[in-house]
Amino acid sequence: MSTSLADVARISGVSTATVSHVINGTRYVSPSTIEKVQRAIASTGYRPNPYARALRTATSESIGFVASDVANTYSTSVMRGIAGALRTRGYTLLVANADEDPALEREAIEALVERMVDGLIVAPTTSTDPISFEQIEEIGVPVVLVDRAVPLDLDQVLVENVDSVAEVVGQMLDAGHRRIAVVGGRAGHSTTTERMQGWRKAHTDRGLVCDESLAVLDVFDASRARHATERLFARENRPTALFSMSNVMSLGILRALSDLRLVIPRDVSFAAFDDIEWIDLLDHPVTCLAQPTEEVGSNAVELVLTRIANPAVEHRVVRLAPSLCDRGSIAEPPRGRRTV
Amino acid sequence: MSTSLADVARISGVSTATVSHVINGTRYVSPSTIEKVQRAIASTGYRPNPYARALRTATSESIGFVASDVANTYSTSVMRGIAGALRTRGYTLLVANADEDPALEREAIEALVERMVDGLIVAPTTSTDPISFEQIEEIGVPVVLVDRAVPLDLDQVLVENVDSVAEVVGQMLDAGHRRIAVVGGRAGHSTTTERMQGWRKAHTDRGLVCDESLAVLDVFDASRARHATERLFARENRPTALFSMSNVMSLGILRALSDLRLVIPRDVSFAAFDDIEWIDLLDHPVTCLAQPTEEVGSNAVELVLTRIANPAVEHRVVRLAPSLCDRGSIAEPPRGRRTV
DNA sequence: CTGTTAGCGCCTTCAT
DNA sequence: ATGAAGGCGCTAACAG
Repeated sequence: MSTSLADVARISGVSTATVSHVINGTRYVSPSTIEKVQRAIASTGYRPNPYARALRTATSESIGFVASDVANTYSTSVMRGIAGALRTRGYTLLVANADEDPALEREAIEALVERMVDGLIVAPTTSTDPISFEQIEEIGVPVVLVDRAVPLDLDQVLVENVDSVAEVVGQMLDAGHRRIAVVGGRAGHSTTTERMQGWRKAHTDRGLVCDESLAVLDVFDASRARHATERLFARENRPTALFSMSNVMSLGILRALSDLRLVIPRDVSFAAFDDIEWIDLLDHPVTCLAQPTEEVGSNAVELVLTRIANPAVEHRVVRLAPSLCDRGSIAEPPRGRRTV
Repeated sequence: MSTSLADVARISGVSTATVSHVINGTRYVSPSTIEKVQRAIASTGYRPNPYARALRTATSESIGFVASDVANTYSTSVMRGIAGALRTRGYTLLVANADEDPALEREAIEALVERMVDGLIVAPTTSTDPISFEQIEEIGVPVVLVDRAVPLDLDQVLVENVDSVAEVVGQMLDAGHRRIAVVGGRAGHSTTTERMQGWRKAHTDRGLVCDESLAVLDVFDASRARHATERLFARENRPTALFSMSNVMSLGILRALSDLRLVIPRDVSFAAFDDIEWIDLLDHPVTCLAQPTEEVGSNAVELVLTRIANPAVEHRVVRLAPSLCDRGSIAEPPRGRRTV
């Protein structure tokens, strides 16, 4: 069927060793034989068999990406960054979808490791057990984590959460808000923890105390976020401002606000983590902290390839800054509207 | 490093053949030896090397997906369907991004074929040369095309375009519209052609003639769609209704309408191909033809696995029906507002 | 019911 | 400056 290296060797009248070396440029070969070999390659349309190579070298020239959810634009945007960075280097991308399920995630990781990916980039699911990453380390496949920090000595590409959130929440406070709710994120996750920290920091920096009951965590899909928001506004002392922990949450929150006929920022100020492509189409768009998602992907590739080349380098944690897209959704709190 | 089948054989005191057969259930082995072998496997944590297997069997238990653009929700949703269907069958998914570039697409296909994917699912880029698919056929890898039809004898998973569009445009006509513009799609593509056909059909079915100048094709990103829409409404005889050929177009069109302060459906009726997750957040949501994207993916898997199992089966073309999500964006045309 | 053995296609050490 | 040959881990005849 397909031509093999041996065929090329026979046709060009040299040994397989020479052909191999010509292909890989791995030792000196005289120009004339190079010529011959290349002609044979061209005429046969020979392409090396990556599996034979993988078997021999225990290297696959591929890296795996485990997406927490391929349907989430965050994952796909990171993936885009990864694919782009990888392409120029001749690496193949294997993708597995964890679908927000830790069990599937583990399966996915194993499947990829089994495939001898030279490295692994993982966007952990919402409730991944750090232990699995320790296991990965033992397996010896370079792993880079994105999005969520784990307290392990691993390469990680993260975004800066504390200060960025503090800045936005600070804007709310400075506008006069004193009841700023936070919606979304799973308790215990670094992103959640850090963004919460930013929320608190904004308060304490101004000598204010924040009402922890305004933080609705452990909400991790749009419809839950919607209900959480509805409940927040059903309370006696309703918030005057809202901060969304992520794009998915924002969708639910916006639905709730729309149902409640609350106009941004007249009735409620709103800002969110993650930028949203269509947000400017709303009558009242939302100020967002846009994550540099594609950069997250390309940085992860950078880290993983560096480690592949030199497994002994110290682990690095890269923090990328989100950028603030001000769309005027933060204003002064409404006056004298304590009740509906 | 890693345990091999030979190790397992030695430990359990049987031959490699037996171990192989135990693993693959490929010939009878006595319960007692099965037992021994499995214990050895368990104790060593042995996992077969997929590349050795691929090399030997010329089969990789993986299928490749070439996405026209991993950033497009259409692609990712199809991919979700593929990943889900594949998972239950133990196949791995290799993904490559063509990024709407035919040259990259070809590279991607070659890279995947080289990796011995057992099958290939391709969502063609906007301007793919059908010839490349003929070449694929020659290579002998089962290929399933999704989204865009090609006039070749290949497995394809498509959606029904003509009648669905005809129905929606028919609604517009029945509401009294006589100048219904169409925006988006590359001329020559089956999706474009078929959707255009639906647009025409709706007219001719009612004995009406359609104004071809109201079809703005060869528009394939949001900003172009936006400009195209602006131009449409700058014309003397502006349209009273608009049909968008896809989700990406819709984004641009909505931006333009918003800029022009045209309210749906008061000033202009609007409907679109592809559903959009956030569309209900708009003050004036849009009636959409939702493609069953995940089903497209799972059907493609079905087809490709069938063909892998039996390469001789006749090629099948599956047409899936989009579902109409009526959101009331079609109304009577405005009266006496011929000029701005 | 189980074992022996020859490769799949490639790289790489050892020779020359 | 180039060859010969072994083996990566696995499967599948073929041979009991």
